[in-house]
Amino acid sequence: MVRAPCCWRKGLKKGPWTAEEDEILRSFIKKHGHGNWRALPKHAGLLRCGKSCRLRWTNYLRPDVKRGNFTKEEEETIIKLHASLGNKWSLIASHLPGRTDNEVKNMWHTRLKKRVLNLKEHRPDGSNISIPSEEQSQEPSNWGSPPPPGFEVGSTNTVQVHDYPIFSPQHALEFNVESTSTVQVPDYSIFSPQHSYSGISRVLTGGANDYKAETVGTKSILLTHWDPFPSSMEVSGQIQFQLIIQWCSGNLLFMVETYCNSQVKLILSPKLTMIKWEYGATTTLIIWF
DNA sequence: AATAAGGCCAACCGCCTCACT
DNA sequence: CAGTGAGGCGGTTGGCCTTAT
Repeated sequence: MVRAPCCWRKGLKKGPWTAEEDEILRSFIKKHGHGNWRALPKHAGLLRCGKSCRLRWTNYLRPDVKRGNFTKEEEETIIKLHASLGNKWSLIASHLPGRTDNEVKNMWHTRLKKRVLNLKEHRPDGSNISIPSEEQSQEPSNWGSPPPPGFEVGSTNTVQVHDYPIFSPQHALEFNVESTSTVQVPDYSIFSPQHSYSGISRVLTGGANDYKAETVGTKSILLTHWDPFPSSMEVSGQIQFQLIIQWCSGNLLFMVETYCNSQVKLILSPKLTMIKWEYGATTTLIIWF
């Protein structure tokens, strides 16, 4: 049986809200809160369904809703999170204070999706990244060169590399690191450096709830800790890492999702020809780009 | 100046999840 | 355990606005 729409009652209004309705809803919630959305319009004297009231409140009237244009940082956050999470708009919005899932969704569909697709068109095979001229002069000449068929692997490990179709331009690799040791994995995290790479090698160190960025050069890099996942799991024999490197607006962004303990390191070489993973004292992977 | 096309965004719709009975 | 309802989520729509022709 199909459930009747929430606005089935005759006489309920639909469509754009008037300033008067906004004021009624705002003042009612300010006074009484919104315990029961379905009952709210009746008590507030609004000819709307509860769902419409809730939407209007959460997307527009809530005092903490941020209006106005998205900042570049917000846009890049959406792109990064969408690459990682997909269409989880409410989850993405939860990383952007004051932004609603509806806003984020609209932003993606009207602007960001096109931007990402344009980037993808400029580099369909992963071999021709378009770099703004300002950055081009700073960066090494081998930016974006495709990964060669082979790569070096630590002596006791095997690695699988394959495409990860989130969006291009990017290199995305998945590592399956076979290890004979048992590893405690107290945390699941996403690391996201917020600054563009500028040709200086950096060492990023991540650990459970304790992340820091180290600099091997002259510029610092900000490392943020997003989604702590406070579960504990034990992995024996196989550890899976996922590394996503992508271009966005001329900046190199990268996102590392990893089941890790405090010994994971990601090292970018000065020329970005090498990415070296170290896991504990035993595992070393070297990937050439 | 008129019209068409496209962009943008608020709002709606239908489905899903979860709490409650 | 099944049924029900409320809230939440993601997809879609419709109308206004801007830009192009």
